[in-house]
Amino acid sequence: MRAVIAEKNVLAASQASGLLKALADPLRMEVIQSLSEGECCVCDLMEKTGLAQSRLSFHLKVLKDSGLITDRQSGRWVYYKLDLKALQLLEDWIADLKKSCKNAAKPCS
Amino acid sequence: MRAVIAEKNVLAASQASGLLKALADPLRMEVIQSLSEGECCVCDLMEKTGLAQSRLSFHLKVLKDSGLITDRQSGRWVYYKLDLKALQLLEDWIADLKKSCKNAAKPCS
DNA sequence: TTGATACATCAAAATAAATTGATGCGTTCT
DNA sequence: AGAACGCATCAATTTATTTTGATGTATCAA
Repeated sequence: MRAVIAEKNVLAASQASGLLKALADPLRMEVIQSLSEGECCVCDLMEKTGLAQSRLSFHLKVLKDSGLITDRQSGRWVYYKLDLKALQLLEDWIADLKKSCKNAAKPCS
Repeated sequence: MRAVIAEKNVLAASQASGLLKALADPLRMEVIQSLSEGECCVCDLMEKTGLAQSRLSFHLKVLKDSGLITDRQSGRWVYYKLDLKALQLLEDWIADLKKSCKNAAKPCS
């Protein structure tokens, strides 16, 4: 029973870790911010963020690999958008962590 | 008005970025996990995590600088504990982001 | 089919973060 | 006072991440 919970936590943690790492970058946060206004093609994102194409592409890949965003191709454009499920997962994970820490204020033995 | 909102978001973002970066590391998550059981001195954390002292100290500093944990000295021991406010802040930030993305599914113009 | 556009990918260089072992500093114990 | 302990900090190295410029690939337009 304990083991199961532990295993679940470990899995969730590694998943959350990926999301956290992807989010924890100023440039990528800007991208996320831009995408929060709606689905975007890369050239729009280039304008919005002012990043060079290859640089932007790199960060989009990081975000995509983490699951935070998804892409779809249409003609020669590629559109990216946020995946709210990922954000939800992250929020849940943090809520869980918070809950498991409720008694973290008790002094050391 | 727009500027104010933007500025507020930027500030919150940089704050959130620090927290995210601090959390987004397996070793530091282990430390957090250990601290979730309650306040700990460094030597306890060394036992729990198996990390060498200097290595652990480094990660504790990162966590402390981010605001996720706080320390207090007592004699020659230093006790660390989680600051739930930081986790709450992070959760709120993600919730806000999520909210601002509710309509992010609309296709690109 | 040629040329341009939109984007991804790659290799090399630059930058940042983590690890290690040593040293320092304050505190307690004797 | 002197020695041992608990921890922080530092410099040097290692490792990981990011940036840059170039090249590649698919799509579309002429």
